[in-house]
Amino acid sequence: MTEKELRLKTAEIEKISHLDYFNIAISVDCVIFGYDEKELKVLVIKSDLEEFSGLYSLLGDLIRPDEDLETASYRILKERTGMDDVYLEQVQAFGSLERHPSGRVITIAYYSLIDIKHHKLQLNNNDLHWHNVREIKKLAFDHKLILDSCLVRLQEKVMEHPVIFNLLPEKFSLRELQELYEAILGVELDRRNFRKKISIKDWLMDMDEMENDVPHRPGKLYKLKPAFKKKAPGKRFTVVSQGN
Amino acid sequence: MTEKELRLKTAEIEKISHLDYFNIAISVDCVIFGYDEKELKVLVIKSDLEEFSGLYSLLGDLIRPDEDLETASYRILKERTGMDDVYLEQVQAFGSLERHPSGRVITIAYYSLIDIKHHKLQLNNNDLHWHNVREIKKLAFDHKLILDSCLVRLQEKVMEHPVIFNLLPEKFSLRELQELYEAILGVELDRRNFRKKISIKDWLMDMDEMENDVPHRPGKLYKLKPAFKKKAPGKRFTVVSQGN
DNA sequence: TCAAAAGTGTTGACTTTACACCCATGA
DNA sequence: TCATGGGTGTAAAGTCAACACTTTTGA
Repeated sequence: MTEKELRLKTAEIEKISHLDYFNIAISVDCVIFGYDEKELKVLVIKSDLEEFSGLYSLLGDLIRPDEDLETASYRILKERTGMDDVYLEQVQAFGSLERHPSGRVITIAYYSLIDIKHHKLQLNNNDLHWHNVREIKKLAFDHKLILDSCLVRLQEKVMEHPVIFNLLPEKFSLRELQELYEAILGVELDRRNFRKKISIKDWLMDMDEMENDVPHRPGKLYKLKPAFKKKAPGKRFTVVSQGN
Repeated sequence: MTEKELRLKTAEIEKISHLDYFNIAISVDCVIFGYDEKELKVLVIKSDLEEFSGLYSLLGDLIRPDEDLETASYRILKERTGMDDVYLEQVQAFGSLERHPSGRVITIAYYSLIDIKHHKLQLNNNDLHWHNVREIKKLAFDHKLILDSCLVRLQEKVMEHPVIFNLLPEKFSLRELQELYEAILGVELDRRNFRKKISIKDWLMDMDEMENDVPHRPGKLYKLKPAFKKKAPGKRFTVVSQGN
């Protein structure tokens, strides 16, 4: 056995440690999107399963019996990025029989949007990497499928809802915002039409500041109006009981 | 104890029988939509839990370790309605800690669309009922929330994708189709604009037949072009492995 | 002959797209 | 002075919403 093989758990070993206790295990997987150098990125980690040796996977974990779905997702985000005030949205569950080599694991996919430059962000694991979403051809498990589903959901969301700002620093120029839309949607946008469309939405506040350090005429800086900022995780809407 | 109370399981009894075996149980719940008498209906059943005595719930069941999510949903549909070629779409997972009084149960919600008049449809359980969706104020568990989420998803889907036809008999008039859209969307539509919009989509085939038995001028009958009919369940897209 | 719905086009309002020039800044 | 992007308006095309009359059938 090589050193590398010794470090890897095999699915068989994982199976022994889990399968006696769970008929079906349930996990969450987080597609953590970031944006840097005009490209949409996703945070992935080297798979620790021998079956997927050399592949990356999304960040996920089994759900604990005493935490709800969002709590589990926030826990993973906090553990992996150090951040706890991130945008998070559930996409869907994936549960095909063969998706996990260790046994039956149903997973619930979330995507989250974080500012890759945020001072709180710290990746304390060397196996974590930001990968360009467009360059990812293969991931461990069914994670490529999950990534694709989350990207589609993000694309559907982005023109109608002010979520994209979670990927940017607090202050940004209209050029940066447009480039982000282009990276997510995978299309080029007309600058004048884009600015018109954004101004109609009335999401932005002019900060009366200009860009620095750009090698050209600086643009105005804007921020998202506070009314559109996401709620903090602890204050999120959770349903305990029903009735009208 | 009254006779009714004797018939009911308590959540406590259910808990004893399940909780030792599952850390977290996982189920699917099906929002089965139908359409009759110009109203959107949903199939519900009397709750057999004492905690929800007198309330109705959606149709659901625990997922078996050897079936995937869609298979479980189809099984429920088949058991409850006798039909096995229905339209089915996953909406999302619901997993709050308190949603089930017997313990921790995460559920994955699906909606399905079936022709309430289809000859194969048979409700072999007297506690099953079609209820008018708009009149439902309260259901057992978090099922009202699930119902509302599924209805919203259906509304989003319906103008862009030819799914609504699963709620109608094979042949239908444009008036019936319009009334169905109105029932789902909860709005009134202009007849001329509606017909224009539908004809642009090019979903329909003129059957060269007319309505019978209407107390007014009969309209033409149409059917959905075969190209737009959903695939049979067994042939559905299932992902086993990724990468390309 | 009445009631009910079938069938059918046009106009104005609005939205979307395509497109070009001068300006401010840093190198 | 050059390169780079900032900032701005208009016209044409397309989409959407509002709206009314004649026809066909069954009762």
